[in-house]
Amino acid sequence: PKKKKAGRACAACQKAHLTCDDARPCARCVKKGCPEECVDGARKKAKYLQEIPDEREQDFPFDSRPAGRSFPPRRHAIPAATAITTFGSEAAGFEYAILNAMLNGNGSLFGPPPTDSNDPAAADSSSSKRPGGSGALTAEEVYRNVTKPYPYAQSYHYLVKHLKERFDKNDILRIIRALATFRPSLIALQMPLTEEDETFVERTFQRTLVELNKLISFSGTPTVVWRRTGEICLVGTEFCLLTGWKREELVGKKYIFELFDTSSVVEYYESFAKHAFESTATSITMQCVVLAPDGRPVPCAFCFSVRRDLFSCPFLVIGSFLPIL
DNA sequence: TTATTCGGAAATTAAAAACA
DNA sequence: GTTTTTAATTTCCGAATAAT
Repeated sequence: PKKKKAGRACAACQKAHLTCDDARPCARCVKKGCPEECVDGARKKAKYLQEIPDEREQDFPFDSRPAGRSFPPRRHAIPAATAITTFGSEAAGFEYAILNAMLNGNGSLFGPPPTDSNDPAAADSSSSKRPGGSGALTAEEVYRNVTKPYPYAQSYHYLVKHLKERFDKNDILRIIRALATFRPSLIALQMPLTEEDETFVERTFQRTLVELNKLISFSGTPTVVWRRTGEICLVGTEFCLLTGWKREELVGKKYIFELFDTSSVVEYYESFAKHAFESTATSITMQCVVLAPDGRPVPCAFCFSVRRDLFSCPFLVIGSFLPIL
């Protein structure tokens, strides 16, 4: 008689070394009275994702340049800093695990992460509002309503889950590898940002959407706009006509990678990785196969360009699709 | 007394090596 | 290609410790 272990412990159980289960508010979190905070615990990253060469770092107290022992790849995967904080996730999790931990207010954090107002109120901020609750707003509404950063961490978990159930090992590997190439840059850009900064970025983002929305309705090309993490934010009428998707089905509900066939997803991520942070090209063109709601494939020529925020971090992608006849 | 923390055993998973 | 070995990483038991 042996009991089956949970396939994945939640962050709280993991930290407490206690039995968890696969339900997602897990039993223990429910009993404890904070089902909100029950999210998958961070795990270590695969070897090939660990210890990637890091970009330069801002002037952080812990930064010690000469600490590196091997020269070819500059190593410094946020080590010293994390040793002090209670994170436990940082070295692990995906890029945004750091952000995630901050939003979930794990324990006491004092170290390098700049933001931290440890109100208990801040704890549930990430989960209280679902991602994608943004309809079509006006400019003023944007300035008034956007008061907190967008929880990109969740998008990441979604992506990983999606990959696992739809893709085979090799494709996943290629995508992960693509993500890994710009991960360091992302982290470097995000680390010094305060929560205010991120809120500001989100405001800019929403405001940009307002303008793009007008623009898209004028242009006659089928266009879709999504976040760097893939959440679809705007859909042009022409795109709906082309594919048969309805705007309401997509905006805030679907991710762009859910509309592509598998090889298109891989190719998209590989070129996104190449162009998101480096490359001077303003837009890049490729082919892809879009899947209609009924599964019908729609081969398209596909052109996307990446917009960056004030801190030159890519934050939205504009994609235009032209059917290949 | 109950709750929390954590060393480390056992289980699980991934990578490498060995085998047809 | 499949199976075996090996190594790395995870869950969570259970004992020590702290809180009530």
